[in-house]
Amino acid sequence: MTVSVDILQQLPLLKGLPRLTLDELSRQGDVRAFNKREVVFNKGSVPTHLMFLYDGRLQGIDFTVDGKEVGCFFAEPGDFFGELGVMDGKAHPETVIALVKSTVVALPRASIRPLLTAMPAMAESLTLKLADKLRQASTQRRILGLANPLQKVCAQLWTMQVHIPTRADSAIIPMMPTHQELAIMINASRETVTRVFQLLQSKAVVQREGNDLLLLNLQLLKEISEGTKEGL
Amino acid sequence: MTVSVDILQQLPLLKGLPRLTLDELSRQGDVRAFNKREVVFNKGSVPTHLMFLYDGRLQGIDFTVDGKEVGCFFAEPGDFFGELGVMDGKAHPETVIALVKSTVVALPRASIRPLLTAMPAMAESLTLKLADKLRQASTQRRILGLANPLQKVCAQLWTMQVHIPTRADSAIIPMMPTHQELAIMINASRETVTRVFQLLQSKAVVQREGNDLLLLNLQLLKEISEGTKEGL
DNA sequence: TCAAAGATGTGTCCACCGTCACACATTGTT
DNA sequence: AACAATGTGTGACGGTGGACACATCTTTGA
Repeated sequence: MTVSVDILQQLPLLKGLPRLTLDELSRQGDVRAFNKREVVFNKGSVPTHLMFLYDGRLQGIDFTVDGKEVGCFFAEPGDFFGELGVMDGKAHPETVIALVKSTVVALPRASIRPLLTAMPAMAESLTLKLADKLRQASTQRRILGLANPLQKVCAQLWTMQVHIPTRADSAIIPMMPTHQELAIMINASRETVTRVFQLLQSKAVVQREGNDLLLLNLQLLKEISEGTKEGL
Repeated sequence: MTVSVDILQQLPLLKGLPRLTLDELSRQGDVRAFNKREVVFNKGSVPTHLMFLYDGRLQGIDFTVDGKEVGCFFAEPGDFFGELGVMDGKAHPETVIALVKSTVVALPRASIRPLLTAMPAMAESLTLKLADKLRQASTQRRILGLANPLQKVCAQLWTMQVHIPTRADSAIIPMMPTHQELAIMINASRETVTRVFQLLQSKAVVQREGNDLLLLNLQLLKEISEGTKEGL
């Protein structure tokens, strides 16, 4: 039932907070460890803490009323999450699970909530984060509106790419999600995603490399996602 | 090139601002009139002002790369919009058009942006608004994941209902969008939506009433959207 | 080291929804 | 009143992707 101030100082959101405040938060917060696949919090639960991912990797998942999974985001170390509920006091809109063994810092809502709007720097970070999430949601919505799964997959891969300095026309997607997870994101079936990947690999657009996916032909990938290049 | 302070004071976001600040904003802001179907700002344009809808009704529209419309939100009098671009300085993610003759108040980004995080009350309003939009996006994402158009339509109607005090089991959707618009929201074709409506009307679940739509059987509506009641 | 669990590959089938085409209804405009 | 413009209703048809069923291939854990 305590977080070291050292750890708190590493969290981008808390940068610039006075030492006294950090000490206070340090006393009230706690560190929690989660094993792979363990649930951090459930959709619908009432938020009591603002959470920060210190180490590991998390995924947000939503469910339709009939139990089908839809839509998900990923959290990387340094990210905070659960901020929606902390802000408006309503239930969490999604379930968050640990993809790998992870460490999470939790600060009680009562302590952190007032700071989020009172401290301009934090308000700044928070709104930028929310704005970013909204843009992502907008992008995702656009992908879901695409006509065929080939386009959807390519558009999705496009959003997940990480640029590689060495080569201009290629990129990488680290920690590539499974076909099933990808299928959930773009609202398609797992088999369809597998078939699309077979096609993309045969055309040397993508290539698997352990846990990563290499995007060998960004140009083509983009063209496909935009509906140009209709012939495969 | 001026807004009356009276008008500014009616905007919820600006409640509580000191008179001097309002005077300042009053001088820098302007009022703009838009005719039905006129574009307020285009997707991709660089945001220069935070906008407030004073009178009328607006709609936000997004487009896929191949020109198909997707996803939209509505703005009612008092709402502000264009806040995403104002916050992060990036291009507007969607086009906003006037559904009817509308009046908009515009305050220059340079003037309002610093206040948004510096004034706790405004930061509060802003983050709550963003949080609300994120929840809506989440709901919409869930609807898009539903299996068949019947469920999608019912789920969408469910989110748009306005409760009527007189009767418990019914509700109303004022200013009901056209089939085409509804189809865009749930990513279906206009004809499919029309067919679904035929079905819902024949089962006395909904009923048209001028520009409004009456939801006669909320219970059934919800059951259908949840995938219970598979047999029609 | 060897199961067991999980992820991926592939074929077959067919319900469903998008597309097209056109009729009809409802507005608003001159 | 006549007309466009816009919205709604309905049939026919064909492609496509989801569902199911299995066969690998890979990773995990005891």
